[in-house]
Amino acid sequence: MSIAVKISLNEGLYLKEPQDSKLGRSIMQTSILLINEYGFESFTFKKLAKEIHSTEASIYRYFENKHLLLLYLFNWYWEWVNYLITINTLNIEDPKKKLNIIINSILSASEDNSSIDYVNESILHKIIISEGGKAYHTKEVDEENSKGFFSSYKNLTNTISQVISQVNPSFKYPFALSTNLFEMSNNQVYFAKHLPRLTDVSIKDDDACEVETMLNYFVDKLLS
Amino acid sequence: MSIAVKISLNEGLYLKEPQDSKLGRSIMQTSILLINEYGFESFTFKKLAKEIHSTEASIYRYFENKHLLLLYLFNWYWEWVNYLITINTLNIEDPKKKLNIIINSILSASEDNSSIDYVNESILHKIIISEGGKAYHTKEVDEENSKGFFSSYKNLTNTISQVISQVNPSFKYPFALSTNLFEMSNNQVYFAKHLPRLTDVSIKDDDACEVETMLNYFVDKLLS
DNA sequence: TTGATAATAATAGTAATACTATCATAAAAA
DNA sequence: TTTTTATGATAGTATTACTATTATTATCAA
Repeated sequence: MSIAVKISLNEGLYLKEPQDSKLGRSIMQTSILLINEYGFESFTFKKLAKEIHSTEASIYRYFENKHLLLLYLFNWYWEWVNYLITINTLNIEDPKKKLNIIINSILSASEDNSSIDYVNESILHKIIISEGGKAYHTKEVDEENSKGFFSSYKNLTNTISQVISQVNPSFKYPFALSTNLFEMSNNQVYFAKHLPRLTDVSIKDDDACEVETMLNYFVDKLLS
Repeated sequence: MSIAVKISLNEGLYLKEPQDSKLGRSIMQTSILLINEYGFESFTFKKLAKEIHSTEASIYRYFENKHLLLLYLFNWYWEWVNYLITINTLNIEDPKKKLNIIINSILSASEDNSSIDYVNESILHKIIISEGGKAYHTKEVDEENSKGFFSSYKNLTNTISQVISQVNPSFKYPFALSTNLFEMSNNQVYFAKHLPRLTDVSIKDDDACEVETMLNYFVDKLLS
């Protein structure tokens, strides 16, 4: 017996639900590996097709283009982190404690202990970090936003901002702090790895504990 | 009589100094307009060549590819903000006051009162905001970093972090706060414009005063 | 078991992109 | 005036981002 977790995403993101077929899951699984390997710009449906022994045309039946595939993966990640936060903060009363757990979840969404075998959460997290804001830094952002393509990010932000408001109900910027926690976390990890002069923290063996300490310090100060 | 300001950038960024020729300045000026108009992904050297009544080949004599052109513009912007900060904080003693000025300079680098007529700083600032971290979120970041292609960003970060340390010498994260101020500033302006549910601030008529108030509040709290 | 339907593969083709190469010409510097 | 340098004009290539067509399987219902 097992309990299956399936993450449902906005239907406009795909032409055909990839999670419901072998080929679709294979597209998800392998695109994560290839985007991580080549970087998003050099990743192509042709390379992906070759790797999974399928064809470009078949992949295009699932995703309109590679940007929407990336957006799908980002949404999947945002939902996943939201889910992680939810289960990790179950039965925790103290909102400060909750916020610590949230920060930890954001940083170590890497640990892939999940039952979803076609998504390597650890590598997906690396993509989120290294591809930065490419999900929404496009000319089509307003159009895509109106279709609800960022609702998972908004949900995640919402979850975090609620806890922030529990910690300090008079704090004026719960949403800005939520998004900043998330973006800053990814950014500082990226800087520590690639542009260390831009930060004060360092990362050894993929362990982001210094970033975690820093983020906890920031929220403590800001919400006191 | 006039005092000319010329911003010198890392020589590896270009094949031929664009600021030294009419065509080069025209490439800078018009690429800023076109990247803003089309977005970086849809911007091409072909479109640029057509617009300036030149040829692709001629543009390639100045920049190896469009990514390096973007990186050149980012570096130009980083230097420009650093310069703005320097002149705006001249003769200011109080480090807290200095930090307020820095935040204002980061946000309103838009005001193009400069003597450099081939760069529309206001539109360049829009590009920095809307193209997010595309300057450094690439597969080549380490290689480019080793060539010094991000030194202007490091200088800017350095300038800001020194003032942060003046405000509070025991603050542990002056660099992280510097980069975060800069990135958060751009990000929150972008969110306010395109994904307003992700922030608490709003922008009316390109006036980012709410973002400014927020950033000042953040640094005050963090450095107290 | 058949026959219909849907999913995928195989193959080909197109317009645009991101370049590179060559040669001619104009402008500037020696 | 010669020589160098900058730019323009033109052409060409490999790759990308698709679309279209037809063939082949796999699935599922009668």
